[in-house]
Amino acid sequence: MLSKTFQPQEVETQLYETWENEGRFAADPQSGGTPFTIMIPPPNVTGTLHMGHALTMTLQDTLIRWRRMQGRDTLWQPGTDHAGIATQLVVERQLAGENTSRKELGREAFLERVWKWKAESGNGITRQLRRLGASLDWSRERFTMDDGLSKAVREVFVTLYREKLIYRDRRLVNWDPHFRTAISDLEVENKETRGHMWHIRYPVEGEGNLTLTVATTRPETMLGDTAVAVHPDDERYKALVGRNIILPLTGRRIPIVADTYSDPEKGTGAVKITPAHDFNDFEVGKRHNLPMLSILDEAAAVTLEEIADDLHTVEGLADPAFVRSLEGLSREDARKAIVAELERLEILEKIEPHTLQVPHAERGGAVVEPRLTTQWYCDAATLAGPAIEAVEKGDVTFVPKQWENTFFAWMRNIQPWCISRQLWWGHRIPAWYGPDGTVFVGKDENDVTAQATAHYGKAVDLTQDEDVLDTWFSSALWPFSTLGWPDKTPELARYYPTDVLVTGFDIIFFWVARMMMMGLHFMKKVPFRTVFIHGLVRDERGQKMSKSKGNGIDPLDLLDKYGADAARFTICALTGVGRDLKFGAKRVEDYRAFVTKLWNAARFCEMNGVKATPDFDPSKVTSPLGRWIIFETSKAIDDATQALENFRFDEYAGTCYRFVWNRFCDWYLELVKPVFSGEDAAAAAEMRGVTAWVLETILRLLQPVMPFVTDTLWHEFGFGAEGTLINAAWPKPVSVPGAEAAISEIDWLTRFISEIRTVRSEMNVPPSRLSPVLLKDASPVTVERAKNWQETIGRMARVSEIDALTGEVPRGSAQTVVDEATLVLPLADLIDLDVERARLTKELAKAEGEITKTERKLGNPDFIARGKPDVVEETRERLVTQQGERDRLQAALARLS
RNA sequence: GGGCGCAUAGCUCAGCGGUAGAGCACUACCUUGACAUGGUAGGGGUCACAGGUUCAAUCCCUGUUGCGCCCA
Repeated sequence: MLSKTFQPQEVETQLYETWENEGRFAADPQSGGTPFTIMIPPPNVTGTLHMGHALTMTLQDTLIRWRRMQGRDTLWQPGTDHAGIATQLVVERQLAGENTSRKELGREAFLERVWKWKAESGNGITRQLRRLGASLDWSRERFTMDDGLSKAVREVFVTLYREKLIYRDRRLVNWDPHFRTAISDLEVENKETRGHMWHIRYPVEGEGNLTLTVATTRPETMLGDTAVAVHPDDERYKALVGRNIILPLTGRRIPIVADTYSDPEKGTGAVKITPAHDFNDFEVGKRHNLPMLSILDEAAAVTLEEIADDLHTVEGLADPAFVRSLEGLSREDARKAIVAELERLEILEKIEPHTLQVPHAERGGAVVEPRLTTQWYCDAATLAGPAIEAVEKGDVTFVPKQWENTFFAWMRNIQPWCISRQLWWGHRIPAWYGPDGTVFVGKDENDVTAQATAHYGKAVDLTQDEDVLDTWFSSALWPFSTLGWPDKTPELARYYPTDVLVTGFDIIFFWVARMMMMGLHFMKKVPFRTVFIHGLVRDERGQKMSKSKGNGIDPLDLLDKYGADAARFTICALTGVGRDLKFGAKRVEDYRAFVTKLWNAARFCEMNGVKATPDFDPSKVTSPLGRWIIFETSKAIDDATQALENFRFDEYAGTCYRFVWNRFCDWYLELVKPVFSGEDAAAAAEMRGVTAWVLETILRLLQPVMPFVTDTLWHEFGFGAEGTLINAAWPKPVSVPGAEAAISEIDWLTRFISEIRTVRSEMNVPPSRLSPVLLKDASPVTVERAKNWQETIGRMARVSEIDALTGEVPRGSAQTVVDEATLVLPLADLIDLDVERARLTKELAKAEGEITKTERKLGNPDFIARGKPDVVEETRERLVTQQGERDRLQAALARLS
């Protein structure tokens, strides 16, 4: 017997273990099924499950479970990425707690510590994914720092280096002064910040008091100025081009150059150029061969190393002692000191409030400092070409399609990808340097030693590059590195290209685009055919969930409180196309009611002797009720299947919800009750078979989204052993002979019952009071149907008896219209004639309103002439129906007075 | 500044050229033998605004306004 309520916590853990232990998540390369593959977006190994994970993983699991039931050989590839900075940070914090540090430990010992941490606490998220019910093939779990994946990284690096698609370059890079590493431009977040615009007078050399006023938001960078730029067409400054400025503070002589970068409309039209600390200035500097002087070190503190030799004393303008006092100051302190000094020198013309975009590191939030360093770059523009083409040709499709534009816009303007990071945790760059700095790139030390020996003609000492690769570099290889590449494995042949990639739009650039570049370059095939982009999870008010706002929901709390099925179903129900999800615990609570409803419906079935009926054939059913529900079930199967094919998770959930609640529970189970409790054993037996078949189908339909409660019911009813629903076949619609007549009959019945209920409710007839129903002007078919369903109608509409009306309508009756018939409820003592008159008048007015609209339409000759014939015909029929109803309501009203 | 998206019932959202829908919330009634995490019935919308196309526009086009996001 099923318990009174479903207790998720009593079944979830154990059922999940059963699935996993029995290998039900495992792909089977030997099987005959067509593969269906999804690569998990590998979560950070440091991560914990958040709502974003819950969303994306639920959708992926729903797809995988559905395709698995369709007989596909499904591979949902699990794993985590090593999360360079994040992981290093976690372990460094531990070390700080032990009063030691990464530097103190040394590289090797530090890495041992990281691996130890990973082994002990790095699997949090994979445990949490199990709680969610995610049917990942854990036997194939991978980690981006595994030997295999590391081998793939080296292979890719070496190959791209040989193809000149990876190279070293000295240029400006986004530098995180907190973590003291380069980061990619994607990891930089520009934040609008209120700051100031300082206007500083720069004296022109040899022109007495003539000055050029430059405006800057970062006065401290003037230490590194190497030019002042004006627009070549700017009449004000034409004569000054080629002359020099004596730079305040340092007294350095710098040229005035003409460059279109300077905007005559902006500020004074003269702009200071600091090539080593600004991306635009860097370009100007390259065009004019300007020196590039770095004045901030790796911690973004002032360093004078590159300008110390060029400090001059200029009366009232420059004092080397002041500049030297800046050494080691932070950007912020240096700014304060410099502004004060400029003020003292009276060359600060004015300070205006100014809003500007300040680059911040996405992780950690430090203000990013553009810095001139040598880094490894990947030629993304070249790799992007085939990826762009693949989307243009339709080899890869985005769902929803508009994301393709976002993809194109970024890919067509892609910048070189800085792939080196000044960290220890990650894939160490397979490059070694000879004594003279010559670079040797190879898969291992033997490889580069041979290269170096050949190069130098003798054995030399080599030093490996200290840096590691961007974590995304290894993630980009995920779709093939996890399948064994560069080895030619059967898995690689079978599961690549994968089928669907599911992720949020924020990851398109970081990951999707890069997987496409690497996949196409190394596998010559796209890594996936469809990219499904879902929205972001927001809170109930539509705010982005964030730790700082404290408005986040912990998915584990939801799972604890409402069960995985309710949480998963809620996620599906809220996942429309291209829309964010406004998510709150209340929504999950609401949808938990659906789980309960299913549970209770199943309990009812169980109580009425419904159980697995293996030899049941739905196409042999003869009763109208049976045929009708089989037809409705088939429709639900069609709709659910189509919804999933189109990634319409909301429609899939909605179809199941409506079918189970509004068809199966509200009508079918109510209509079948008299059969179960009736005398006709044969009829009851048939309906038990029908009910079992429908329930079984419901469980199959819902398995992908609610795997726990469905399997629990599945084995309880004997449809299969515990844990086997996951492998049951996805249902197929059944064609029902005689369905049309059955549908028409049940449709009539539901309208008949609803009409009586409405009248009774509006006339305030107490439920305890049964009423006879007399049929006026009813066709023989209607009378027969009413007689056939008398017991059901009696039960559901509180009707005592049904008869054709003979003679006059009794005084004090309530009346309503169903098709050709007028239903008369003689309840003389209960009917308030005024209320009934008001009610009928309102109904009549409504009917007349409809008629007016329809008549207006049909009165338009253009509509008759140019409208679609079937629409015109349908409208004509509608008018007839509406007029009939109006006539009958009028007659009913007339009988009252 | 460039691009994208959204605007439909109190709230969250479907719909999409041809009779405006759901869930929640609300109101009334109902502890009837699966279910009060429930049942039955009901109220509630000039589909943001202004033009245009069309026999017909919530739906297509243009513009406006408001909100959100991405890029610079």
